[in-house]
Amino acid sequence: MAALKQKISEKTVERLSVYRRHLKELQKKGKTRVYSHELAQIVAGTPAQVRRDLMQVGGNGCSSKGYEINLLSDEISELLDYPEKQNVALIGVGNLGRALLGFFSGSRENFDIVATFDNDPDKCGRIICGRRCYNADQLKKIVGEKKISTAILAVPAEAAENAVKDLIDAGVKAILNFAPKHITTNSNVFIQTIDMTMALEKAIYFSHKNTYAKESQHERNRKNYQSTF
Amino acid sequence: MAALKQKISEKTVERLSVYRRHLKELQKKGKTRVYSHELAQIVAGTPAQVRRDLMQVGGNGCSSKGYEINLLSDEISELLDYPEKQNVALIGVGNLGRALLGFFSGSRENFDIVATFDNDPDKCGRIICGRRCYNADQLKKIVGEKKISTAILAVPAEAAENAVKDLIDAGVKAILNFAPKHITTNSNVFIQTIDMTMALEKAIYFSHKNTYAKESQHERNRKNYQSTF
DNA sequence: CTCTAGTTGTGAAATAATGCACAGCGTGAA
DNA sequence: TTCACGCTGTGCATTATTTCACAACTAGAG
Ligand SMILES: NC(=O)c1ccc[n+]([C@@H]2O[C@H](COP(=O)([O-])OP(=O)(O)OC[C@H]3O[C@@H](n4cnc5c(N)ncnc54)[C@H](O)[C@@H]3O)[C@@H](O)[C@H]2O)c1
Ligand SMILES: NC(=O)c1ccc[n+]([C@@H]2O[C@H](COP(=O)([O-])OP(=O)(O)OC[C@H]3O[C@@H](n4cnc5c(N)ncnc54)[C@H](O)[C@@H]3O)[C@@H](O)[C@H]2O)c1
Repeated sequence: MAALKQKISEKTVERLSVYRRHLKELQKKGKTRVYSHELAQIVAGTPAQVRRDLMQVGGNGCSSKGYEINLLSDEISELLDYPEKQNVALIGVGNLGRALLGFFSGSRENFDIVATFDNDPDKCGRIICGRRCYNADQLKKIVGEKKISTAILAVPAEAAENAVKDLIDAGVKAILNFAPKHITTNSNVFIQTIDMTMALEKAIYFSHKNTYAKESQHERNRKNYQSTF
Repeated sequence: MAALKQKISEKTVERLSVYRRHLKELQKKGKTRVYSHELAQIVAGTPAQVRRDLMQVGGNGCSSKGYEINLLSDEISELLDYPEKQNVALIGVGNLGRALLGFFSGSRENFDIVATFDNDPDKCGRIICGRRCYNADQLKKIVGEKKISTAILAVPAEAAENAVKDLIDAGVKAILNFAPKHITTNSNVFIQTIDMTMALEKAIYFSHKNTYAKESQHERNRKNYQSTF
């Protein structure tokens, strides 16, 4: 068995999340075992990379039979999740916020959006997608009461910086930021920015320059252009 | 002057997009010059990295005065953009699709969402956010007619794979995929997946393990945890 | 039982990305 | 004019990440 408490790289965490989602789909289909090369296709990686990732969660592939799906899924969950379901807040219940709320409100096993916040008086106090919308000035109070560890930030770019300050001040430990603004902090709160404008500009850029196809001599036929993010 | 037609790395393209957006904000504020260390803060990188990125666009910094904002912004645009505004399609006008449509419909200089597609009869034929919604079976026709190079994919995960096939078949050259499904192709169409579930799970993971703070001996005080994506 | 085919786990090599550190230059002060 | 300062451009070191390649193992066929 591999070393248990190694530091797991960000990239690996990303892929583990993707593996797990796919494993659950395979479970539904009734499959019980899976090979590294099958998982590799999903993240457009190599079998070796998959095996490396899976080693970090306790590597128990079986030669010739591959990995047992149920076990593997559970092991990934043990690593990624926490014993208690995590409470998440949504800040900014605008167009994107509402879409996210609907999306993440599906039955998730490991987290739950338990509160939303906005500073628009029309929204505060209402119940949106089954979640109470609080006024933004209640942030610290509610985050403390509900033990919220993570926040999804979907406020306008101008408001983002202050919102982050408030969130950190309120005790949140990670922020998933959708505002097109890359925010810095010197606390050790984890900030993950999803910059869709950047992503689209990048896609447009590579739509032409498919010189991007560096596809060197060794004809890697399984890896097709794609990136996880 | 640096070599012009080098292959520019994906990461660099991402950062260039972010730099440019920030440069435009600075322009509005009336600033005319900027230093690498100022830009570095924005992407939570180092000044050296910024300079390296900027060299690829023709490196025009002036000792002691930094970079001229107008010039730099134009140079990045010349590199990232194309002479003609690019036409983009949106596939799937659901909750997320509509939010994206509103968001990207703002006056963008370098691209424009010119058509949307859905297979829900209630939506087809209507005008949504000022854009005509076509039936999905019109895809190939419209993509050809309107010279659409890039597509934003916001259909349910089950439909994503086929939609990608159709898009590639229709001649699209890049896809920004929001379905939580990592899609593979052996064409050299660029597929960029934005996997929000993964991003949130990752954020939740690092909300606790702030052992993530590997912050080794050399006390990097300016770099704060953050990632571009 | 033996052999073959196919898979895992992993050291080591290769590649990619980042950061350091300094030469060289422009600017402003004296 | 001269000098000190601070910034750029960049070779090189460092670190992170991916890939190769192979020994060890398992199952199944004969
Ligand atoms: N809509 C999209 O598809 C999309 C895509 C990419 C990025 N974004 C970004 O996501 C963010 C939200 O986008 P949107 O389209 O939902 O905008 P929106 O204007 O529809 O919603 C913003 C919401 O935030 C609320 N708000 C403003 N300041 C606040 C504060 N200080 N505290 C709490 N709430 C506050 C507003 O009342 C509003 O309800 C923006 O930063 C936008 O740039 C949106
Ligand atoms: N809503 C979110 O915030 C969110 C967040 C992350 C990811 N996603 C993903 O984005 C996608 C869209 O999410 P949503 O919330 O907008 O879902 P939605 O159900 O509201 O919208 C999906 C739309 O796609 C249309 N559609 C279905 N099949 C189609 C096809 N073959 N061709 C064209 N159109 C088709 C449907 O008619 C519907 O209008 C999903 O894959 C979802 O997992 C959504």
